[in-house]
Amino acid sequence: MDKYIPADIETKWQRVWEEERSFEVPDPETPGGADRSEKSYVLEMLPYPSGTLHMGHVKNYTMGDVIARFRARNGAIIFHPMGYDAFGLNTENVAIKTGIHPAELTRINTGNINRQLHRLGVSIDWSRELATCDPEYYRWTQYFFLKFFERGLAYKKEAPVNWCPSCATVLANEQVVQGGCERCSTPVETRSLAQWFFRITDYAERLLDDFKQLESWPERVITMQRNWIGRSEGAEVIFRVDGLGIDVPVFTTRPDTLFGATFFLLAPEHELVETLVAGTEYENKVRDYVTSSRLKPLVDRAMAEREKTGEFTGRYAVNPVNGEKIPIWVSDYVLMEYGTGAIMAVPAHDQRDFEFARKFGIEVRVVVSGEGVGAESGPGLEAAFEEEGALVNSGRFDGMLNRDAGAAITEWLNGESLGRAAVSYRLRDWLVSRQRYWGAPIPIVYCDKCGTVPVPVDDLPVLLPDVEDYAPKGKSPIATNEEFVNTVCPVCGGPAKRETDTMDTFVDSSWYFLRYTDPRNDREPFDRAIANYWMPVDQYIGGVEHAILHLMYARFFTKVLYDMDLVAFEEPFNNLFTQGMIYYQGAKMSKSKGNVVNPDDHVENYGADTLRLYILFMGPPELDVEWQDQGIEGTFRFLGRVWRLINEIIEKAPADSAAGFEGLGGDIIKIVRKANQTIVKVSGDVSERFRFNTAISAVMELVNDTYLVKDELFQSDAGRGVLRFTAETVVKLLDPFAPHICAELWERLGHRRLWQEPWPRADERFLEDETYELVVQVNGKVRDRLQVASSAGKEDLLAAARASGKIAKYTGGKQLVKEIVVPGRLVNIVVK
RNA sequence: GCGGGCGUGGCGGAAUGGUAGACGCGCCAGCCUUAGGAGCUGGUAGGGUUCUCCCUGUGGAGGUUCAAAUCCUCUCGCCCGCACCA
Repeated sequence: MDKYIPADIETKWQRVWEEERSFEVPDPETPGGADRSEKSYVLEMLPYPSGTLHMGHVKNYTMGDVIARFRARNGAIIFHPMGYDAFGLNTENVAIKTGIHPAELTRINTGNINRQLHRLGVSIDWSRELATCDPEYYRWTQYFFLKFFERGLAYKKEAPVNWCPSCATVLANEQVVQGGCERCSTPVETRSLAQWFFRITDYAERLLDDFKQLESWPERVITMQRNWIGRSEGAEVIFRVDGLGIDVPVFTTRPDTLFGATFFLLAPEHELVETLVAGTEYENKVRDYVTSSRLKPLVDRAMAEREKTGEFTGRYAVNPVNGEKIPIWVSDYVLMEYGTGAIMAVPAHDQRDFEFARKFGIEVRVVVSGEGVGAESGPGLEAAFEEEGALVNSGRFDGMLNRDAGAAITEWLNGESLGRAAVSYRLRDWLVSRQRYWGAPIPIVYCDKCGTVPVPVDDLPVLLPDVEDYAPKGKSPIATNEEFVNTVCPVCGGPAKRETDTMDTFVDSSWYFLRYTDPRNDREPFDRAIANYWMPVDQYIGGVEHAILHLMYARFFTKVLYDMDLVAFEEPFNNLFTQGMIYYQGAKMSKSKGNVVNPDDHVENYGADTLRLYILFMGPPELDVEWQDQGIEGTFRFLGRVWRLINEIIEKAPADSAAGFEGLGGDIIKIVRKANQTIVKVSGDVSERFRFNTAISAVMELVNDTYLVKDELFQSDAGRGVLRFTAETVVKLLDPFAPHICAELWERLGHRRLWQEPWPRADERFLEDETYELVVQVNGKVRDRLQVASSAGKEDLLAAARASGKIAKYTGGKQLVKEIVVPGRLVNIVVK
């Protein structure tokens, strides 16, 4: 028998799959009318080509591959494409460091990843491969930007953003790590800059509503998105500035506490601040305060524990419910981005307002009374009372329960045109412009005469120009390329300048799953009918770190495309599976910690099959697991065991051995049953629960059992027939996990293409054992175990239990209370 | 602070109301071998023991049930997300 040499087998079959284009899937001839019931779009999040694949990727792509191969063998038409999220800061930073052009780096890295995925034997339709940095791809990313612009969903506005003074560039929120720049750790500042945004807030309600369309998204991910969107119900209440006659709306979730408002706050960025103080004695102090808070990093301002600061404006606001005049202050704990940038402050019932009032000596007035807190408790209060209670100091609403009073007060305000019920979201519009090089240029032109003009669709793509120096300087590096910047206005033909910002890479990855369906289309981003045929994705798999950003942006994009009638569905991913991370030596693998386990090394040492099998065997795929160097040895040994077992069977049990297992007994039939039971177990574990670890251990059991009886079974023709059957079952069941060794063994078993073979079905006749071990308990404690016939009824089981001498020992002389019989499991005799 | 998750042998884990610890790692023993870091077989929660049983045991305490790792209440520890969002 030859030795198991993974390298030889794996290259052999990878070549076959490539030459025969085994996993390519053509579009249906008439996609509009095609039957979609058998199609299955299996998708793993596309990799960012920052170098080579790490273990997390291997887990991701192996899981996807197991699902794809399993479904394919169960009759599905599998759509399983791959691409690269190839634009991005990471590559650009490496480029700056190494002097290698980002395009060249990307070419090298995508090449590596392509090679690694081939070496892992992942069943991908390579004919649909794409890279988001390819002009043929980003042309359509730009196209969508224009479509968004057309619909008013892309707009430019001045906004406070995170600024890294050392890198001289803006950073996305997610690129700010603990108040510092992710690249150089320099504390970030806040700057106000004109930026492009996508109006995702318009879709907040639908993003929330459509969770109900999602079939099996992890609760955790939905909760995270729900929190991120942060929907709050409340009221908008209009306060009038005394003496100036200006109306200022505020948003509050506590209209029930309106009578307790004792001051009024504006965010430092609020446009009204200047109007209120201009020409007054408060002017300078307030301006200084505004300036200093603008300099504070956004992250710092968001610290809940910070001491409250503020400045009085000298003006008063009129509380619409009681006509009371309350002082208007400016404070940086009020955020311009949320609600209206102005709030009514109710110190008795809001901890933040309470701290502010105490610091500046402002009245604390109780309007909701409860345990230990009454109408007169305000001055002595030690903390805000945020519990439920009855209204006091609230005029005609006194005595009402506060949870009813909110609606009543809102209704009253509505009648007086002083307010209305309102909903507010924590979600902000999506900042998509970046002053960096390696991204898709925003297809906009600025003309002195015509203003902001979109590039005509026919002129796309706006190619990313080559520049000498793409180090960040505060402006996009392409701004220095005169040839690029200077252009003509598409409307008037006069001189104009191009937008030089590029798009956030999350834009690129918000629609790639659609492009896969029609990746070479050069007339439109994709054909509507073809996309509608393959989409939505039936199973999406990726890391939980994308729970909010990528997954929410992709959902948003899909909804916009639906509104444009470009697709017929509103959610892109019907089912989502988030995999756990792989730790090593108690920590996340990272280059800086030096605890990286390189997949290539393990493919080299043990082969791809062993690596795939081990990664899935480690534990439930959704949980974080710890990589164990010795663990992988175990799976390698197992595959060696399989190899030797099957080859021995091929040798000693010829293909023409007896078939049909009727009338067999003893160990022989036990193995037949075990094989059939394993078919059921593996099928269920893989299809219903993605429990690959238990599926693999079931196959291990079958292999172990077979080892124990094989020498006996080789002696008879019937036994040899059973071993053949067992060998084929093992190979078929193991195939999705370890496809190379199984393809090889299948061929050696005298067949051809295992991946085209139907998934095995269990034979009902050989599923149930003839006898089983019945547990007999007395008062819930196991006292005996009896072999009983599977066919035995409740009475038989009870009789057998009573007849046991061991049981009699515990029941003797006691009074029988109850007897519980669970056929197939146990008998429990309760005595007193 | 709010929200979510997790806690089972030396280790990864299995069991989702019915035999706790499947399967694998590690370890121990036997066989085979010139040798083995190969292969095959057996053992391996803790304690007791008359060697066949007995007791204890799923972070801790209580409860429901004939029966709880599993359901409920409280509590401790760890991890993740959000966090001045009015």
